[in-house]
Amino acid sequence: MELKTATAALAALAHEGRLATFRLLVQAGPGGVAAGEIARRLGVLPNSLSANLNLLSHAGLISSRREGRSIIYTADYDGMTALLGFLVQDCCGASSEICAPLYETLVRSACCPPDATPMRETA
Amino acid sequence: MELKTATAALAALAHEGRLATFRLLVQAGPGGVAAGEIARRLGVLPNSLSANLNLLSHAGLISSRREGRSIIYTADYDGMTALLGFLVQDCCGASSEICAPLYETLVRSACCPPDATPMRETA
DNA sequence: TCCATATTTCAACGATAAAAGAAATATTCG
DNA sequence: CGAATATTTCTTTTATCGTTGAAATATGGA
Repeated sequence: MELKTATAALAALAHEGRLATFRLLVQAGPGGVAAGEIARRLGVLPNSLSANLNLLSHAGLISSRREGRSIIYTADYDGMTALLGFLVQDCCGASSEICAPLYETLVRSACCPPDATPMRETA
Repeated sequence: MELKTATAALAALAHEGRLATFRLLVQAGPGGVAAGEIARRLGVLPNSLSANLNLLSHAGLISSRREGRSIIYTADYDGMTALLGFLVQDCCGASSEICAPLYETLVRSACCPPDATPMRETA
């Protein structure tokens, strides 16, 4: 990923409404959420949301598909992964013990550790 | 981390100059880099850089300390970790296999896997 | 075809952020 | 104390972003 691409993705997320939208879609999973449903849940105007969805989409962070009269938006996990990868890319250039806690936090923040272990037992 | 805090951090990074600055500091490690040195390396005016460093600092992404006549800036790995944690926080709400590749990418992007294994052998 | 629903596009206004030059503050050394 | 270096602060100008209302496009069903 290039600097400009990453900047555009970060700019897309650097907005309360868009960040909330993105997280909503991330949590919703592959099933996605219709634009109108997003607008209702977040309490924003449909046209404002549309502009913001368009921005997130151009940044490669979300995708869309039509389903009947509705347009379903989904998080683009590849784009999200690329952005996060770019941010941590050379984090250990100087000393590798610095970013070790980073992984612990990331693993704990979500539900699926790198091993794909469902994280049931603590050991 | 709250939505507003995360938005501020993302806004701080959503700027080519600031993103380049942040990555430079992340790569530089705990030793940090003096403001003047950053300006020289990135080819930006000192006053512009100062404003951007201030923004990154208020966002909790970098820290600073005075050393003689220079002010040394360092990446704030805690702030960085908090932001990334917020972004991946509920990524598997729907189906846990979705964000499994995310960890693989993150581990490969940097140098220190969660196990603190130096990543020499592929197995 | 006609109407209702869902979403997007357009145009305009106000607010916010970025860039640059000049001046000010802090530190070191003679 | 005075000069030089390092960084920040102030001020102005310019450009970009966000919001809103109204109209336009697309789909599904009577």
